[in-house]
Amino acid sequence: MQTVIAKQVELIERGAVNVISRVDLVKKLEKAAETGRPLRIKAGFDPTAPDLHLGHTVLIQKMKNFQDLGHEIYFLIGDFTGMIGDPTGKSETRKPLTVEQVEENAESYKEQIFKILDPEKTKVVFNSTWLNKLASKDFIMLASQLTVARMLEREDFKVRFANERPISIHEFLYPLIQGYDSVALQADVELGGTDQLFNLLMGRDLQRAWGQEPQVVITMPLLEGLDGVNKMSKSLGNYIGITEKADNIYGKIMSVSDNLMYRYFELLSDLAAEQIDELQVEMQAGRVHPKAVKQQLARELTGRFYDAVTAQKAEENFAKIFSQHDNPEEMPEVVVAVAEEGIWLPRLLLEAKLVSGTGEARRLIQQHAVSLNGDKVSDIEHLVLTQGQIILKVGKRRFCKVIFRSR
RNA sequence: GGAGGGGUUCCCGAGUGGCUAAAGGGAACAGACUGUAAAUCUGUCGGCUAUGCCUUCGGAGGUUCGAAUCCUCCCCCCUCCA
Repeated sequence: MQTVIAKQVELIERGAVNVISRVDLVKKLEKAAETGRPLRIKAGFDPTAPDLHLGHTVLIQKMKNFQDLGHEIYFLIGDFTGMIGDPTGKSETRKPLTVEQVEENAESYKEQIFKILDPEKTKVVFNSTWLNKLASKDFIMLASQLTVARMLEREDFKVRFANERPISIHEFLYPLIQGYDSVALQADVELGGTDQLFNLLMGRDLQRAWGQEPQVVITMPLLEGLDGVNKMSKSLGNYIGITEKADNIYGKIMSVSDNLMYRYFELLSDLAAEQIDELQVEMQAGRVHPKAVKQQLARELTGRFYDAVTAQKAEENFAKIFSQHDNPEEMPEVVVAVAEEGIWLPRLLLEAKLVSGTGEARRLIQQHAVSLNGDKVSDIEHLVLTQGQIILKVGKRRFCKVIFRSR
């Protein structure tokens, strides 16, 4: 029995930055094993951004770990807290979403998370369910549990206070409410990014105040985006979305720097730490090519959101396009209706939606980025014969098959 | 309530009457080099069949031969004091 729990703890701690506390975690796991009552695992998500990317999957994979151990996942959509906006220093208050929008986003979330999580063992909940019912006096009760000094322990607040920058009162409410969610859900464990540590700990304080056993807090690292510097986020455009096409996921991973590749292995791959170390050693010794290692990662991750066959296919396409400079097997087809015998190349590129304007088209042609049936064209006045079909290529990755139709 | 700062092209940020489609940086896009690596270097980076024309500097007017730059009104953001 001991060893089973120890194994579970090992799995849960893998990749985590904080586990507060391990003793509590062990206790809860033991109790769950004895009583057969699964633990309630909570993780909160923003109601506005239903586009999940690899950064989110670090957390979702951890949820999956718990799920595999038989526990209950509460996928919390913070439709109430969404109105406040997590303090970031920008102190922006978000517009409240309509019920319809929230529902729509929730559906989109489900579609995405069930690529990883088991729908049978996942409960999607909304914090407005209980927060809308919270009376003013209860709310004040809630606020009375905390002191300003305690709030100012939060790094973000601390810094802003020290620098005499504004802190809005409603920002204090965010951690409070998030903590109260844990009370409402009677969460046993809450998962979040390292930036959420303060909020997660707040849950423990409040649960104690409500006479509950405090939740175990587990934080996961924030994944760096494709630039290798900033955290992965949609607004920075340095992300890999989990609903992207297999070819894109594969390609984006391949374009990541070698340093970042280790990090992705560490945070995203299912490989054990020792296996990753081994890969690194082999690579440094020159026995394995870094590209091969990266391909392995790209295959694994593409396969996670699709399947092994699709991942394999993505790899083949990738090799075809970039290693052999060949055309992919499938490319978008565009039918262009023409009256003349010839069409000005920039115009054609525009019609095929490969460029945003003829100005861009001229530029690209001058930069030797455009090819027609495999032949580079560098004359901006080039006229294309409007017969049959041709393959247009712009840069390395923009392809299109054009079919002419007279009108 | 008082005092002050500011809104510039995707982002940051110069520019305070013509030389400004607007410095510089970032992002992005292309090319070279590669492992589509990363890094680096080079070029492009408002629109237009283009040695020119058109539209941009919060909004609307006005002054001027000429305005992002000056004036008037309006909208929005921020900081400090109370």
